[in-house]
Amino acid sequence: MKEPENQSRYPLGGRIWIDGPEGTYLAYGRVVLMERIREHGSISAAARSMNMSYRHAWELVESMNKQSLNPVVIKRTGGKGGGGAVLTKAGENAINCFWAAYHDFQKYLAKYSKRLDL
Amino acid sequence: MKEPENQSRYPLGGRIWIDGPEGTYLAYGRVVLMERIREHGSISAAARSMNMSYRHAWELVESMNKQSLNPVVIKRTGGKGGGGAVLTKAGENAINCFWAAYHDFQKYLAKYSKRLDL
DNA sequence: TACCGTTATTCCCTGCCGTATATTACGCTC
DNA sequence: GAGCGTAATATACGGCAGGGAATAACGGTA
Repeated sequence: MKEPENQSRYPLGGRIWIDGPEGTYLAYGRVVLMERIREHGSISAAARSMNMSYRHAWELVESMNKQSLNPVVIKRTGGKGGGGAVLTKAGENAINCFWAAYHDFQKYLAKYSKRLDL
Repeated sequence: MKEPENQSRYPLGGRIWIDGPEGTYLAYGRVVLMERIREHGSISAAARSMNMSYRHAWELVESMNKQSLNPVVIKRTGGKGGGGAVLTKAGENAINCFWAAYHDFQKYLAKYSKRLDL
């Protein structure tokens, strides 16, 4: 049995995202951010955990909430512990939806890389 | 017959490229640049035609040539008309190869957009 | 009421990417 | 040899996205 000629010396690379009414709605970093918010319970802790500035993280959450019918993250300001943020059902769904597309896409890339004839 | 629920209010977006030994080898702009070089016969004219700085265009050509077994563009310096650049067979092949992947990917995006359940 | 840590918001600063500009090298034609 | 327009290369400039710092608002808790 012969080895395949093209062992992806020129692999196909790529990235995907989900567009919304005002530009990017979901993308890799945004989804990871939501997971971290779910894990840590606040935007600031989530941002710290992934070496992202709080400002940037806040803007991403704002952008996602604005573009989805139901907010993906509920923000509480003040109160016990100063406040926090929790992921909603809509957020969970968005995460699952994006990862599904993401993994499918990764398989697509790997598959097509083998078909590339350069 | 019912209309499909999801008319891509949240379409899947994305971009692809082909990696080489030193990073990006082929991508949308690079391939268009090669086509313009084939059309105009010089890097500078090609760059002008697509509002790209000559420097940037030159670097892209250099990067592609360095990463491919056979150069995709032959550069002539001096001589009639001051010189010029011509696309090689390898360049033609690279163009065809990328567009094939590109168009397949566009279909993939359109198809998956309909499957997205948000 | 004072405290606390978060959200919310503004301002400044820096690094990076690509552009613009300028200069030199090149080699064919006249 | 002079002229031409390109390739080749270095330097300086500008815009802008993202980061950092600073500050105010918030609302439970002790």
